[in-house]
Amino acid sequence: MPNSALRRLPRVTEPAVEKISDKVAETGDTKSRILDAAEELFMEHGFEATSLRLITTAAGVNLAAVNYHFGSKEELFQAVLTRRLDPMNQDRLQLLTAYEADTAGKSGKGALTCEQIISAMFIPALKLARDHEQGGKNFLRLLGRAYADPAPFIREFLSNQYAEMITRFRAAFGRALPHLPREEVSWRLHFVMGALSYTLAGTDALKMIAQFHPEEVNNDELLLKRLAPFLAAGLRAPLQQASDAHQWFTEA
Amino acid sequence: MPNSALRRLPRVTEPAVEKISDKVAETGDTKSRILDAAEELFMEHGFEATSLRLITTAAGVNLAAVNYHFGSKEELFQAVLTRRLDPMNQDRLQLLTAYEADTAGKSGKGALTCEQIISAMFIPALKLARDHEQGGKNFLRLLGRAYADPAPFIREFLSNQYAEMITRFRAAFGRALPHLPREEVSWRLHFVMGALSYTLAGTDALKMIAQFHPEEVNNDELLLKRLAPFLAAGLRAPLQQASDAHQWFTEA
DNA sequence: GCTCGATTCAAACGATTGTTTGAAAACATC
DNA sequence: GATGTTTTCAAACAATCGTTTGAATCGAGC
Repeated sequence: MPNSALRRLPRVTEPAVEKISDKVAETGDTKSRILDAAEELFMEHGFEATSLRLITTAAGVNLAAVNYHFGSKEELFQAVLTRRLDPMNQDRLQLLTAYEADTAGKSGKGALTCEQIISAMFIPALKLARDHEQGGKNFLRLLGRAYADPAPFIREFLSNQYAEMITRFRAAFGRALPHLPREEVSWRLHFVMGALSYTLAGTDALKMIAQFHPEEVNNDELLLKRLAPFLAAGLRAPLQQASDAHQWFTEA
Repeated sequence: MPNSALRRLPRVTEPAVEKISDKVAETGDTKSRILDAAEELFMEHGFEATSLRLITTAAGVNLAAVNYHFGSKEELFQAVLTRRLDPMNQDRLQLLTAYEADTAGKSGKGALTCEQIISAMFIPALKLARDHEQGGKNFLRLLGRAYADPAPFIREFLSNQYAEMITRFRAAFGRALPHLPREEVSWRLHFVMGALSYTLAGTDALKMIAQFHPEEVNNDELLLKRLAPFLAAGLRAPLQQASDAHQWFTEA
């Protein structure tokens, strides 16, 4: 295990012609190279189907480096997630706080609009989607898939990572939609998070069929700008009364 | 390979006290026992993390039976999906056709409402959710997770399975929302499918936090009845004009 | 120059994976 | 009851997995 603090840079005396793998040469220290390669490969093949040998070869480091720096494959996966997820959720909370302070100062009784709350959720994700330099776009897909992964250690990890954010945003939506029961708000927040992560997961089977313009398929920015109004309208949908329930699924 | 047609029943002369595995004894012929066990275990652990030995032990059959009856692990997975997915999508198309014939006969110019089209998508899923006898509820979760699986053979399979259904429903939504550009309709249909499969996937990390009543967490019927109005409102959301785009994500 | 902790490396570990094999058993047909 | 096909079975296959080991190499501090 590394006591952190100091870490050696990769060997400088590399043979000039050497090509470590087919992938583009990674840069930075060993830990970052592993994280970068793992982020891309986990996104591409999933957790179980990605071997440590594939990751270390792509990163140009020794196989044992993963266990040395991260402890295990599972801990590596968590490190890949937490590197970007933690700052993103911090941004979300910070943005929500800024909005609340802003409207509270102006109109006294501050209740944000659904659009504002959704913006606080989406803008930090957009920042990653626009991050062409780093693997931000890769990460959004990886995150979307991690939600659906059945592995207990992944679900537990995400649950902890999102606990604070969910609580804060549920309260905000509750104030924005005071006519809705608290439980209905929880469900609709759940739908919002679901649609967001699913669409960000990206290369699903359905996109192939759905007749999109080619330049839009992998443009997360346009995607989020289409998704946001859709979800805002869903959040504001009138509450389904028990007496109206027969309107739905009458034949089921 | 089996020439199908006739298949032998499992051995009748079992020792009375024998307990093949910890799981409840499966019933039916070998092929069905494998499908049932695989459906539950794939749902629980995912495709990669589920070994054939785990499946065959739970089903009480020999390890080689999978390769004999299905050819490979991948083909087994496809068989598990197609067993319920094919009838469900057939039901959806049939229901949509029935609705269209009904309204065309009454009002001449027949354009279904969003609620009717969503019902045609949801009712067949509800039928599986209510199928307490068989593994219908398991299957919905398995299906939701299969959408997010990066394995190429899964994505290709689902793409083929859904091609006809997507085409038909996109046309229906297009007639129900004539003011929307065709591409916007495609995206919103994509959002609907995403929210549906994500919420059906079930045991995601977020449910743990979201403060649901315990009796509702695993009730797919209540879930769908809450999701349907949410999505119907989203589908009918006014089109986001380019001049209004600044309203969203101004700070991003 | 030497020591000491941090890091890298090649090699091997034991376990598990999906698949194949060939013989034994159960079946259907005559 | 013999024949031929279908199905089951125990055993082994080669490959790959995550992890561990112990020595080699590096950089910094005295």
